[in-house]
Amino acid sequence: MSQSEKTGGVARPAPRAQVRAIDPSKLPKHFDADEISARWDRFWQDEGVYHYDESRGRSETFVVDTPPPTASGSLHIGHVFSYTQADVVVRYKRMTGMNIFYPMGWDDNGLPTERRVQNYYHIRCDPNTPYEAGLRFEQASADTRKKPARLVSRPNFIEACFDLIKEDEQAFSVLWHRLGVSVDWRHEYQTIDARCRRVSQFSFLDLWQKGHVYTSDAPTMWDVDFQCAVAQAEVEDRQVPSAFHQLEFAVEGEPAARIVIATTRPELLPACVGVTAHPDDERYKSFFGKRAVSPLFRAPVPIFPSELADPEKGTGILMVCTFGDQTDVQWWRTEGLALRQIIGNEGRLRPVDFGKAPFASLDVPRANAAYAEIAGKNVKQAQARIVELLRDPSASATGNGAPLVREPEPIQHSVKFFEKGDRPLELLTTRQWFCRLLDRKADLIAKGEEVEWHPAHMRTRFRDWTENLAIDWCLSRQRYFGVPIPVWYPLDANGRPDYDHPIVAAAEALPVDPTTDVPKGHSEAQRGKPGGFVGDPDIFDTWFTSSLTPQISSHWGTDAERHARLFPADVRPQGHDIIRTWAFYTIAKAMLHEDEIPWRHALISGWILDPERKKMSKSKGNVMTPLPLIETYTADAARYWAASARLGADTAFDENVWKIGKRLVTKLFNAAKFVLSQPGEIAPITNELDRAFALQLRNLVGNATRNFDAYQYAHALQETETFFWTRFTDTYLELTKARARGEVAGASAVDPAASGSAVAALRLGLSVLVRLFAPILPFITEEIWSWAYSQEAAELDPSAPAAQRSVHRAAWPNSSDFQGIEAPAHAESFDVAIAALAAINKAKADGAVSMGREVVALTLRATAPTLEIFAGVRSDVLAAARVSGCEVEATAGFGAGEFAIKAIEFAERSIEGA
RNA sequence: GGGCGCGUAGCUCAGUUGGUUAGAGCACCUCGUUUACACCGAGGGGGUCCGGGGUUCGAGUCCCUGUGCGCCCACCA
Repeated sequence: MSQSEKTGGVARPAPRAQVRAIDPSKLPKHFDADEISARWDRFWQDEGVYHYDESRGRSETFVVDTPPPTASGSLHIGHVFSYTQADVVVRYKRMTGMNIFYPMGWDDNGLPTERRVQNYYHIRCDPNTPYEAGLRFEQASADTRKKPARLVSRPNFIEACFDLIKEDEQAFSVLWHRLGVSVDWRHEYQTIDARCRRVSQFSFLDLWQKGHVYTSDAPTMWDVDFQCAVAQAEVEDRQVPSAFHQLEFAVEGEPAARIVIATTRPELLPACVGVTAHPDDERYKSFFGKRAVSPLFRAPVPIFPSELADPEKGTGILMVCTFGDQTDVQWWRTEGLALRQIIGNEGRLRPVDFGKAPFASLDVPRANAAYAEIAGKNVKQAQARIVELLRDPSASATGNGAPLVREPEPIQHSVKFFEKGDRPLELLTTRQWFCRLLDRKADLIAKGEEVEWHPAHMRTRFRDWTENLAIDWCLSRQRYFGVPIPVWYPLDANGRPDYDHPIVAAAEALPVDPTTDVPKGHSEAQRGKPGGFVGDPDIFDTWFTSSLTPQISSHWGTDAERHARLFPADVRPQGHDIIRTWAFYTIAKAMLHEDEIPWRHALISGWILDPERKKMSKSKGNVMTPLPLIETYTADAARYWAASARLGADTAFDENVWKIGKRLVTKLFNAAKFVLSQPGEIAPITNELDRAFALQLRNLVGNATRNFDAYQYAHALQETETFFWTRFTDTYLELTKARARGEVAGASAVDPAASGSAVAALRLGLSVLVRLFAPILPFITEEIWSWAYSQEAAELDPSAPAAQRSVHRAAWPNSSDFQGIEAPAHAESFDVAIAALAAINKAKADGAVSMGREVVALTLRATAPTLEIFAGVRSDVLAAARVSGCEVEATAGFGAGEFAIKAIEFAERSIEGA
């Protein structure tokens, strides 16, 4: 019994392999891979070979949580890599009899689409521009791009997004068909479509009812270019040049005292709200409780002790600004410091008045004059200007000369960036929606432990990320193309929104757009009016929706029966770079909603690196597009390449592997042509060599099945490939060729039993190997299957749908393939035959004669037990080696199955062996 | 600073729980065209398994240590 039969797969009888011979002259000499793949893709789609069957139960269903690609990205060789790896696993499961649910989604909501649309059409969204019905755009020309981008309304912008993603999704779809990704196209969705918007908003409602989401006006990481909040998961560190600036502060009431503070952000000096040092630091101990006075702005701020201050860093004392980094936020909170926000949403210094709270100065006119020098500038410009000002002795708070006490000292340090951004993130206080996660870290980790990760060490990444989570999930984004947050806020008598009592949309009303839809019990006339309401203008983080892909497919919230059937899913294939986002949020959502895990297995694929082992990226210009390679090497070869890499292994791109894949495809074509064109009639597999071959084939099936069950498809492929070349085409085919045709030396008539046994074993071998290769090489295997084997299915059950004729719906090789074949007398018979043939071949190579040269006299040496086994396969070996006269000599001193040539004589020429 | 992974032939990679003389493909060299296949076949050369130490009858495999590379995270006055 095979592994899959034991582990839940549905064992089905194997084809009988009693297929009739085909006429090879009807097949092309070389095959046309493009024609084959187009033809079979059509067949698979027309016949619904990959359709999910709703009538079958959960236990025999295998549910895939397909990654929806970002359609606005470009086609990348990495797509071929990871989607093929998942497809290989799925195709295997399908052949074990599982009912496959394999949907296809497109992740088109979000920033990448907006950016692409902006660039492609050279437009910008401006919510103040009026909507123009019927407005369509064309790809911007180089000339157009030189002019400022056209401003369009939000609805027009969204229409443009829909237009472009349609084109992009088409391009991906073409590649998927070309690659033979066996998704069920009837289950297609876009993360921006109405149904996904509904699921996404329903998720928010559920989280709101369960108390997991809240809104808060708090310091949040903010991208000044996108003018949008970002979550911790979207942040990355980058090394950038910076400089330490040492600034001298005065201490109030202590004219002799001075404090020198090192900062990399002197432009935040006007936002300084405190000064701190380590409580044990003797240099500053005496100042705690007093007030420091900043240079230039003469702002008095409290000096307080903090364990978080490191005496070794900089000068050991630092200024707290609102906000330079997360620690500033912490100090601001614990010390109850003032909020002096000087950076505006667009990254420029806002106008402020040092005469008014929360700002303060001992010399208001001077402070305002200094600030006027930097107001309106961006962070970089402001820094340059403020450094100049700090070189002026009159700016000093102590009267000791220039506050910049020495030249800035250049350093490299890492700064937080939005992963898609170009300028460092700022911490700005803005109102955002959050999802509580910090209080559930332990539960999240426990859920991560329930998931089986492949490879297992990827679990560590999930755990590490979860353990180190520092802030709740910021859900809201100040963008346009995404799922709207389904809430309104009541307006008080003064027209101010009451954020503490949001009006959340009703479930039956979803999806809603609160900027155009009206909450229950209100009218459009009340929008924006005192006593009325206002819609939340924000949209969700794109991960808020894509973290629901299992629930999107299961129709959670609208179809409880289907949801029960499809959730949780069985597998989630994805890349390791998005464990902290996609995998993490998906696990979080499943837990918060239903205390479930979203899927049992996470299949983590690696990355394609360029030949120098560098990550492929657009900016490096080393990205490869897949279609030209597929055209050169065939889609099966592309899949061979992808399936040669283990899960999780980052792999250097090597075109050579594609070449080998193509060679394998060609060899399969030729071997199949040969095997199926043998004219002999089938007979029971009784010959010793054939039985020994069948035994090895059976072992191969067991190993391949075990490997596939463990998601080790690369091992299965490698072993199957090795067997195919070294046990089938190079050896078994050669050894049985003559007997299959009835060309046995010394026999005047064909022995139908001997010939039929060989023909049957050849057909069985091909049938099994084609099915073992089918998950990886779907096109060539389907082609071969169609020549003979598929007709058998049709004959067995003429009423069966055509889809049943596909190799991809055929039974995965199992014990029933080998039913009725007796074990060989010696398990080693096949190996002994190969060894004997190899020994004779070597003698021919040494003698520099062709493999076809007849051997008129041969003396073989081996141990007596080896020779006994040899006797059972002797006639096949001699026929394959074209030996007409053979003697054997039992000799001690050889290993089991080892042969030596004592003497060999070729026709018309001879040499003497040792 | 913490964590994870990797280091095996010129190249890309296998090598299960320790067990014959460490493998494959490509590349290289020699030979061979008889119809399944030149998108071929046969044969051959090539390795200090990153270094050091240890456990063991026995280590590519296990332990310790060093080193190089990649990635993730943290720090970031």
